[in-house]
Amino acid sequence: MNDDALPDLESFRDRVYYVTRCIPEGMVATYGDIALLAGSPRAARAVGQALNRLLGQQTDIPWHRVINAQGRISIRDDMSRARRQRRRLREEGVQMTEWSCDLADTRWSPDRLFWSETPPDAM
DNA sequence: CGTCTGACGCACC
DNA sequence: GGGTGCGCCAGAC
Repeated sequence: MNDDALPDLESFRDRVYYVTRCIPEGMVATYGDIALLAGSPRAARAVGQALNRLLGQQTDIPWHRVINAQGRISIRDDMSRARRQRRRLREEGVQMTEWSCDLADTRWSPDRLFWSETPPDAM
């Protein structure tokens, strides 16, 4: 922990939600980014699981701003969800092709490291 | 406890 | 560019 202002959230899931809420409008982060910032650098899949729980729920968590490391929307078999995510990103001004955006343009760079233990050295 | 499941990531080919 | 395989780990059971 490197920031005394951070709330003491027990579960990884709650830290994922906290970090995700910090992604500014019009920007995106990868599952790996969120995992790192939430304190488990290699738990990208668990990030997906956490965000998946938000489906069908009324939430202020901008889950649509989290995409995969290729800059693509992760779709399984739920096309309507994928389109919803894409629509929300476009509404925020993210330049999307069919299913991807340019991470170089829109990837969020946090100004603090949250629960990250291994800070990205070149940032 | 053990085992399984993924909105993942990366190293390969 | 695409496709496969494998490691990963939190949470559910």
